[in-house]
Amino acid sequence: MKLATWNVNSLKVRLPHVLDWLAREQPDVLCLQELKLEDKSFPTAEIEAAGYRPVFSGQKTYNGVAILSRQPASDVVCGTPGFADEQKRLIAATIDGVRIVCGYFPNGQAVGSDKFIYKMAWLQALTAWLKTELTQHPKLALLGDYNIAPEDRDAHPDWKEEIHVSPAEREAFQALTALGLSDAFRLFPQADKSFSWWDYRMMAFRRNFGLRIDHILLSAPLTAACKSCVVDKAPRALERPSDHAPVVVELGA
DNA sequence: ATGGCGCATGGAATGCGA
Repeated sequence: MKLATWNVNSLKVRLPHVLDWLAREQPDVLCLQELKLEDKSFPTAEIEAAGYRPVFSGQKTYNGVAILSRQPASDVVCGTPGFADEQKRLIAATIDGVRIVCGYFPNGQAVGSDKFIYKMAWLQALTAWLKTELTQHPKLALLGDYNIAPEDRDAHPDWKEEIHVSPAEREAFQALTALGLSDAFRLFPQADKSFSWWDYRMMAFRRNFGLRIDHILLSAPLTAACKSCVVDKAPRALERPSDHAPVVVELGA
């Protein structure tokens, strides 16, 4: 089973890249973030023509998440239960017996700002909900744009901002792994300075000035089955790319 | 020291992302 996550920064603009990538990579599940479109504008026909079924939770201009899958999705949940949130940042569904949770974690803007406080509250609510969700679904994967670089090696040495690398954010990430989830990327040897996001400005991709902020966390049964985890940098090098690259895991039987 | 690009909205300039 092949699972992937990709912040596409506007599904309308990125649809050709997404369709090309699906055709080439043939994942069983693709989680998308930052759709930036309303549900009525979701490109259902194009996704279905590519052989995938979508479930989605969108909104105008900002946010928006979707799960595309070859097999049907059941028990779909939009938004973190118990956390009132007007921003469409979470969708979960069960596919082939695996609980898939797709999240677009808040950016936080600056440590201590109102948006940062919202980010931390969002993370706390997610963690509390996942704790109960894991009791119901031992096979669970949390995929998405976390907007957190978990360790120093996940940020370029010249990254000067506090946001994405602050102790509070990293503690929140560790609270997720403390639920029994493993960072799939770190189950395997990886090149130094492996990132998943590069700013559009400053020729950041060419200089590899990036952050690793897109992650796939796996519960214990899925961790045991995990065969690989890679960042696919190829789409970032295309014309009019998303600023994020897809992250992909392969699970064995 | 700042902003540097891209997207959306709306039809210019601004908010936001990370």
